Amino acid sequence: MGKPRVIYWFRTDLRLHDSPALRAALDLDPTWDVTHLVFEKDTDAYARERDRVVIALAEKAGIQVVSRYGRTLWDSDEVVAKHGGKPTMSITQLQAAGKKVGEIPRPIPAPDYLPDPGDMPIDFEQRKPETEPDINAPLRDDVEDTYSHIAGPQGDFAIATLDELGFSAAPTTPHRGGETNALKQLEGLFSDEKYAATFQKPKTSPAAFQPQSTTLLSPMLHFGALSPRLFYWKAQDLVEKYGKGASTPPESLTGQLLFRDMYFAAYAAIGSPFVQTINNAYCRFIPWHLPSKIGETETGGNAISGEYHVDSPQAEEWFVRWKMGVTGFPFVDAMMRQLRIEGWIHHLGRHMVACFLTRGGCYVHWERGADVFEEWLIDHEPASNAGNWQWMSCTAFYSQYYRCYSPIAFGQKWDKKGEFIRKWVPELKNLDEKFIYEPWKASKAALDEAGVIIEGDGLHEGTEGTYPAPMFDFGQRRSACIAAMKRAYSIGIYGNNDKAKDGTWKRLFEEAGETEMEGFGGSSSGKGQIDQASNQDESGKGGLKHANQGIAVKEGPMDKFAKRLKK
DNA sequence: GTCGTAGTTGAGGTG
DNA sequence: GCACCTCAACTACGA
Repeated sequence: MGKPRVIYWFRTDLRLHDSPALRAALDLDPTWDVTHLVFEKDTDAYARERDRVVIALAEKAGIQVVSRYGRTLWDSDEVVAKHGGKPTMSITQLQAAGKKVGEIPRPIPAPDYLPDPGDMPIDFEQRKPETEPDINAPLRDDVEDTYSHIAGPQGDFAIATLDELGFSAAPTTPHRGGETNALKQLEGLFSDEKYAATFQKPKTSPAAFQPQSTTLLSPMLHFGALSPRLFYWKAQDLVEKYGKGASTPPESLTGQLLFRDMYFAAYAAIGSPFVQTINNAYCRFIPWHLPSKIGETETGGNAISGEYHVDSPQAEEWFVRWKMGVTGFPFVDAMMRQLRIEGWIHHLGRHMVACFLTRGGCYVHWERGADVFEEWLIDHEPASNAGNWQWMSCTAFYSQYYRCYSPIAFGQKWDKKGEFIRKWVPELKNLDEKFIYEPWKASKAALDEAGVIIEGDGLHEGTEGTYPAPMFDFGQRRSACIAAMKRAYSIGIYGNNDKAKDGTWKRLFEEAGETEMEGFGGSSSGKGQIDQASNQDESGKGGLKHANQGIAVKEGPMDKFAKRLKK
């Protein structure tokens, strides 16, 4: 047997199984004489399908595939196997299953050198991969030409730059990636032993900035700049050294990593339905507004399509105002603006805005919120995103829907003076702290003194200093939502129930006196969501891919603010 | 089947 | 400022 020739496949692109380099490795194009293909295991639904294709190609070419997990503490498939093949739906379940898998391996040191791969000609004829469909096309400013050559545009196998990918640089976020930064951040975190050893997530402030109250390491974990096991063992070794007074899971630093593994294992067990309600046996069916349009998958199942039904123009307006940070509730707006500008907000801030959009305010489908987070979060992880949205909307993982975040009281608990609001909602920066969370309660004199005019919906150009009135009475919406959740819980159907899929759920909710369904047209014909799609498309009220395409959004205070930041 | 208890992160009040 | 209680009441799990 000759010298092994190993290709390490670093998967950074959705179409990589069609890339020239991988084709060369798999002997589909001549020829690198590869003997092994090594890559990191990925349990996300899309990745499994992609890897199945690649593994089949490799086997056909007589190439040995080595695939190892690396993005979680334990191999998620092993966790699922030890949990009876079921998804881990609580942290105690994850801990119990993890214990059965065995101790979390310590990270091994980086290699000192990589063996010389030998001769790898790159002058063979290359087949350029398909570029369609290009889901990033709407976000590009320029053409994407990274496939011009097997060795990349510069001929050096370097990772493509944003410019080469056709994107302009992201000027608004202060957060920077890369392993060097990740390790520096990690070192900084553990240099404050008391902070790291006694960390309790629920006691960290969502309103803190400069610096934030949590570690900011989630994007590093997502992009692979930081090993979760390196993080885990740094934290665990410190906790053991620190002794009495150290925090414990689930609130501690290691607890945060365990939650991450819990969501990964749940996704690994449930598969593609995990990121949606339909077909998801573990996700409650709740008749939220703005439900996803459902399409047929190649395998005959139902999958969300990325588009949604506008069952209620009112809910659509609430959703757009939530997304754009102009709800009229300053703490919600501050959070959503920070998210949009910086791509990161504190975990508890995510809770608050998620509760507000779903079960604690707008009664809009959690999948809409998950779409926005997917678009804007720099640490977006499909498993964690879907899992946390299900948690916060009380459709899975969590069920205490009567515990509802107040957009006023919750922020005040952390930031009495409203410094966080003053930073992100500068229209209100001079408002007295008595009114900073509820500007609509301020007297005319107080508003005048602060230069604030309460006016408009925030989506359209207004006079300088305008800030919208709250888009609804929070107390009323809170009560209506809790009552609706109570009805949905008593009906108790899940995403895999036939009634959820064929639309006959509607009769059940009508009989229970559901009042959050006004937007569904008042028909009692039992038409399903899929049928409604065509009906609504004909009436011109079809779903929208992006919320801000629905209502003409002129330059508002948010955009002016973003521009100011760029200067 | 029944009961007790646990579950990362609510709000508002009291001591 | 913080620890604790009550409000009203969810699911899941194990004894």
